[in-house]
Amino acid sequence: MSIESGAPAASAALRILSHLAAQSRPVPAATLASALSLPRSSVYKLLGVLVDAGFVLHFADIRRYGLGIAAFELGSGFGRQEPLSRLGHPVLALLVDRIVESAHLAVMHGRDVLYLIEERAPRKQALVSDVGVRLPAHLTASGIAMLAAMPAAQVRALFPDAAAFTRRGEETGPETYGRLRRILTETRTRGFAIEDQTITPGLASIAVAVIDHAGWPAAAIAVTFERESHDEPSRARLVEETQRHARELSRRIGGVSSPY
Amino acid sequence: MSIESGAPAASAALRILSHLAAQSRPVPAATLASALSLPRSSVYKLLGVLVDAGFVLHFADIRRYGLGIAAFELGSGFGRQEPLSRLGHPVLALLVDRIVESAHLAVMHGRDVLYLIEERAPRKQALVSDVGVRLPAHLTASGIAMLAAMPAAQVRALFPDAAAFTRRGEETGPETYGRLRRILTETRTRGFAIEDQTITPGLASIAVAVIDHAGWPAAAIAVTFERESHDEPSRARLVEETQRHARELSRRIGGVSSPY
DNA sequence: CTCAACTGTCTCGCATACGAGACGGTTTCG
DNA sequence: CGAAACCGTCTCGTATGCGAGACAGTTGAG
Repeated sequence: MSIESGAPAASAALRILSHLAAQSRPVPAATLASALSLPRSSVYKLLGVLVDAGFVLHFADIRRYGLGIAAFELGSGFGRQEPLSRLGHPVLALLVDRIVESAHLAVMHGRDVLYLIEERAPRKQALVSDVGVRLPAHLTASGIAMLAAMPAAQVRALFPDAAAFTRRGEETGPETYGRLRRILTETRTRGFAIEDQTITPGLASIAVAVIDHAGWPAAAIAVTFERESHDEPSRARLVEETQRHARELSRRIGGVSSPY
Repeated sequence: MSIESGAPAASAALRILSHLAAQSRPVPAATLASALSLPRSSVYKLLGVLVDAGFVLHFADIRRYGLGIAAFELGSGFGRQEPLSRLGHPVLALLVDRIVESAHLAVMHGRDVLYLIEERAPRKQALVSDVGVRLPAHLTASGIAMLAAMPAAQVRALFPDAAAFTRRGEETGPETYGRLRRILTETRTRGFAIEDQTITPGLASIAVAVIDHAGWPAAAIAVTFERESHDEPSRARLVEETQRHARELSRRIGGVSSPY
């Protein structure tokens, strides 16, 4: 049946959950069977188990199945345990040790980025990316790095119209979807995102997405530095180290290695 | 093995996930085996499947297991599919039809309530509880109803100190944990929460928690009315209808019936 | 330093779950 | 209106997964 030994029913149930999590609305049982290449009777049996456990709701009136409250509770539990922070701290500490510049870890939160970790290098100034701070994703290197690693449809969904391109004081950033798309294409080509003085004068940031097992940008690691303090070879080293540590964190969360 | 027929490995895997979701930090495998009365070798096998699927992370350095990114994605997927809104809309529509007063559905979001649905009765004034609005839970009937249905430890965790009791303009509400606890005890005794002119002068609300399969307050249904328009028997009917519809929504999300 | 406790892996006999396919009911489409 | 498609349930022969318990390595306590 499935590739790994033992508990194929458990594996199939988890595949059903993951598939449901990726849908925008409940789906028919037959869709699950065909999408996941599972026998129909097995799908019905597993859906029964998932419904009993509260992970799935059966919308009998529309003959579809969607996620239940227990799925929400998994998300809450994830937030409570803060695995990205737990795994991210040592990785960022090592990165900052090596490059002697400040770094932070952020995740997407709607159209914003949310900063989970800031690791400040000795004698470097405090950053706006303090823990708990949210900033519009399209104005930050971390946000651009994660947006660049998402499917185009997801980016479009996040930025459906001009109103989505919020301004923040005098900051410059993309104000149309076309400009954003160009920046994302450049980011993918380059292999990392750049933010140059958009947030704080004199400072620049580079960021790389951290990819999870499903190929999704679970987080981004960014390094911030005074732009006058680094020549081109020095910047290249910052990039290389940031990419390497993003891959390491990706590996630790059970992800795939390359964001772009 | 387990009570329901078929797929006991799937059921056990889901129990492991739910147990992990309820912990505040990663746990050792042996704890899962004893807490869930599962054979040790089965727990290790299932953890292997859960790790492969990204639902669980193995923190080998501390020999513990915690939730992984796929758990977070289930929470996101739940939010996207909005099952509480889908199931809640018809229940609130029916309630408003019967009592001819406005009603809304809210969930907890940290220390706030978040309004998901507002069903306004004909010719009744608009409420502050518009969809998407957040208000401090301790100042609202819906929030009080849900807090009353939580374990005391959870309430304490949400309100650790005086700073947690945010003020909102001239509104009156509990400003100490002792006062909050007394209000919650009264709410449990009474069977519903009352908010009388705290939010809007002349208006009162009653609310009842909607309980999920795990006994947790997944949401609350509240009814808002002009306090001068209802005598005591009329209010009793509002209470009874609100309780009945809260139980119905609880049933539809696969919950248990009684909040207090 | 030693021993007990714990962690994680592995084996294999046996009991149980899987899934092809039938069935009855419901919904949809021409 | 009738037929096709779909949904959800059920059976049962067969293949497979489960789990008790052994084992080796690691960690912690005295």
